[in-house]
Amino acid sequence: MLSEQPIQSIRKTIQGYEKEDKAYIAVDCIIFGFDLNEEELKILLVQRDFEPQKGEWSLMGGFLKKDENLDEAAARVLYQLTGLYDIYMEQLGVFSEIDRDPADRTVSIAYYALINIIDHNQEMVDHHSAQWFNLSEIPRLIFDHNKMVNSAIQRLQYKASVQPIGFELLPEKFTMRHLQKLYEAILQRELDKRNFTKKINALDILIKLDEKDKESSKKGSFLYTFDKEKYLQKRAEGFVFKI
Amino acid sequence: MLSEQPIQSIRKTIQGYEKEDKAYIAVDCIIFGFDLNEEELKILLVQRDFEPQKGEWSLMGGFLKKDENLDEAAARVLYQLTGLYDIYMEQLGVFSEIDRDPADRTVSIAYYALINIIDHNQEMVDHHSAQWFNLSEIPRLIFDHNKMVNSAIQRLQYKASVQPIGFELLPEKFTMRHLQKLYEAILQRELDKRNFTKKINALDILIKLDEKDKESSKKGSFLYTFDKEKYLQKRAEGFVFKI
DNA sequence: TTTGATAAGTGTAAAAATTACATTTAAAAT
DNA sequence: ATTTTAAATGTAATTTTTACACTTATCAAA
Repeated sequence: MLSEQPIQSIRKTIQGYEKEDKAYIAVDCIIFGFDLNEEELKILLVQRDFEPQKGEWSLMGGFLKKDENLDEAAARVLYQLTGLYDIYMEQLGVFSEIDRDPADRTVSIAYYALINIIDHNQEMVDHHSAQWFNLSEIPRLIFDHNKMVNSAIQRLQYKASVQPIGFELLPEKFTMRHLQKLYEAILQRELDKRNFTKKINALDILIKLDEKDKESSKKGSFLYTFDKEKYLQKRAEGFVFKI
Repeated sequence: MLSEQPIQSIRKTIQGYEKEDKAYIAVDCIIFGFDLNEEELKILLVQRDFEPQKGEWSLMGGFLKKDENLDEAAARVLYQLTGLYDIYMEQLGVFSEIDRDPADRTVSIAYYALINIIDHNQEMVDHHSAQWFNLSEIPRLIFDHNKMVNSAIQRLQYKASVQPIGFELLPEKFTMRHLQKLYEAILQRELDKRNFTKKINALDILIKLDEKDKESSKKGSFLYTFDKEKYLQKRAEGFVFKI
């Protein structure tokens, strides 16, 4: 059998894959943030300030380097724009149409990130001419970036309903209203307040603090935090998050 | 603003991305088939017959070429092994650890395919020393292929429960039992026969034929086909498949 | 022709989950 | 004291899911 193998099969394994084509590998990030004042879910876009397509909006991106894997590249790209690290990110998928990038054959891997919107470094964001956009007001983006955004929204809707990742978009302490408005923004439908509270309380993964948020009303509303320890414990015992 | 841009940003756009690293891009396929006799879900693996790692099991793979996108590359790789085309395939994700392939920096995109197991070209399969393995008996695979397989099983479990892709694994005509055993194999749990039938009938997307399959019992059991037209019609009207 | 064997086919009741819906309460401002 | 504002809270109806067992059609063997 071995003697029948074409020589390049052996070359492939031992010396590399010289006969194959290479391509550039990019990473593009859909960065989600939740604006607590407007109660709107937003994404952070950068404006190209060089030709061609100067002035057009784009996802923040970068190229995969020799010495990093894709998760690392995505984290690096996010850091470059926001100054944030240790952020929840998830790979969405690969976009590989031949001419998606007119400059050169590049396949791009889309990632989405969930950040607490007030944490980002405003200077770095300004430096990239970046801006937050409501989901309903996303402009036309370069290349196939609108497809990536749509894919990210879909994935977020699914993921947020089966894993407690919504908290990544909120500050450490939040009110029940914040949480509900967040899920309404993600799922793009209104939720019943009493049923929502009931469901969240039944999950039993929040800690109700003694503290109140007095911003929104005279009465004030109690603040909560996500009890990650408890969630992990429960999950280990077979509990599944579901909203 | 333009004048402040570093020169390579302009070069990038106009001439390509010379300063960036390139990599090989591979595609690996998790090929699922459902064995109606054994009532087992299986995947098709190929055996490396060249050094190094000769004799080890692997997913069928190939490299992305200049003139094709990843979906096309995946379809080509599937065709090379099975002789099948126009097959349901879905991208799973990218595997990009730096040293995942010892021969050269290669990122691989995993795809899974669902085929009617009796359709494949046995000669082509034999030619690649390929073999079907039960999900519970997957051997150790090269590189990160075991991770890919696990990821595929998870994705299939999710996808098959929210989209009618199970039929891709069955022949044109199948019995209610076939369908139930298939879902049991995918979901890896037993289902109640009466509840299952009730649920499937409620979906109202199958056509019950006058024909019976007499293989399995004296009485014989009615054959069904998936009514794709009807499903697409219903989906357009807001119906969502759910098992 | 009767009997036995085999898997197919079928319904109902209990439990759980989801939905719809309106009033009272706390606190600040006037 | 009165007004204003959003927070907090429970119940009943509906829908969905689950558990569960006997009859039927057909062939093969006695």
